[in-house]
Amino acid sequence: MTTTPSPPPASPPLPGAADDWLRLDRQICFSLNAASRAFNGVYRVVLKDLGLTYPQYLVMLVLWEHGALPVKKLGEHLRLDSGTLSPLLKRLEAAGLVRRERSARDERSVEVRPTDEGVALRQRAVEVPRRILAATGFEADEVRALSTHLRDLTAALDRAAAEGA
Amino acid sequence: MTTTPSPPPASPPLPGAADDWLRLDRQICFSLNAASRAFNGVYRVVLKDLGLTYPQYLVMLVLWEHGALPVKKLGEHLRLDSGTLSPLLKRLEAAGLVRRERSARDERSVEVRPTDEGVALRQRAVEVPRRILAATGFEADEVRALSTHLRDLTAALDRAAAEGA
DNA sequence: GGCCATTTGGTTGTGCACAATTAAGTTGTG
DNA sequence: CACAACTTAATTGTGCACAACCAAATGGCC
Repeated sequence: MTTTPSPPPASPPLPGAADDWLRLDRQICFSLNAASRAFNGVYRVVLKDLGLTYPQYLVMLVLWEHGALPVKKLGEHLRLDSGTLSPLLKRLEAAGLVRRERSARDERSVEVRPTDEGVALRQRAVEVPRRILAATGFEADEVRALSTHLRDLTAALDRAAAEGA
Repeated sequence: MTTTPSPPPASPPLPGAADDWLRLDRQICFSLNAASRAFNGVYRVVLKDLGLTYPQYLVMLVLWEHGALPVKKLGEHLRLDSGTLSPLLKRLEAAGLVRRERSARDERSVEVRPTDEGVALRQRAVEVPRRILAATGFEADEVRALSTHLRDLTAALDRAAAEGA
């Protein structure tokens, strides 16, 4: 972190450089992890009034933007699989914000549709982004730039994971 | 995604600006969320050989750097509370990587100490940072800069959450 | 001594992430 | 039609995050 750490020599008896690498690694993964959880915490506070959790809010954002969607499409938008979405959607249904119904055309598919109440909730959600942005203390442009960086990072990581390393 | 789905017509007279804000919000929180999970996925692959999960790896990094620590200190380093750490540490203890023992001086405190096996694991962890960095496709400096940005963001968010909004 | 606020971990309950498996429906091919 | 391959959700099991609550130990105070 002070000077450019030299590349780690495979695995010999732990030179000082290894410490630097591990320390750096701790910083990187930790800072991302911590930022994610910190965001989660602020959203938790802001969304409390709406009765939504952070992931539930993400789902509603997609539904507000695209209207009814099958679970599969929803998962593609959010990069979440059915193991995460199924119970989450059931809770949203129990809260009266969405309805889940099997498609008549393809009975494997389940359409998720916001109820009138779910659509109406959007009116109260409009102020959420402003409050979150205010909490970051960043300008909109800064956040947008950071967002772009993170998107690139995610794409690279997904690619690497797909290649098995 | 086949064609561009027309924006949900069932919505009340929201001004276009609100749509933009919600869409932007979706992008920001989504990109951070997705990056965090993508990182998690890559770490999952890389750490599989070591038998560690991502949060367990974070704990071991702190212990390798600082040696034995009480649970409280560990939680401060990682911003995690005992509700998260207790079961995690029990799993690490079951895996033989740490031992938990009540302090003699203050019996409220539990010291977490890496075992010989836990210390030895560090040798095999040395190559992890390089593999992760390679997966990002970023230069070390870029990642460092991003990390700094995220740390600022986290600090601002924590401050905002503490102030109740 | 007795009393009380504080500190420190632990426990419980709710919710999310994801891998692996299962079940049901659809499509293509003979 | 029969049947295999594929698609789509749901289910199950493990692990993490965090709020709320509880129990024990400490230390200061009278």
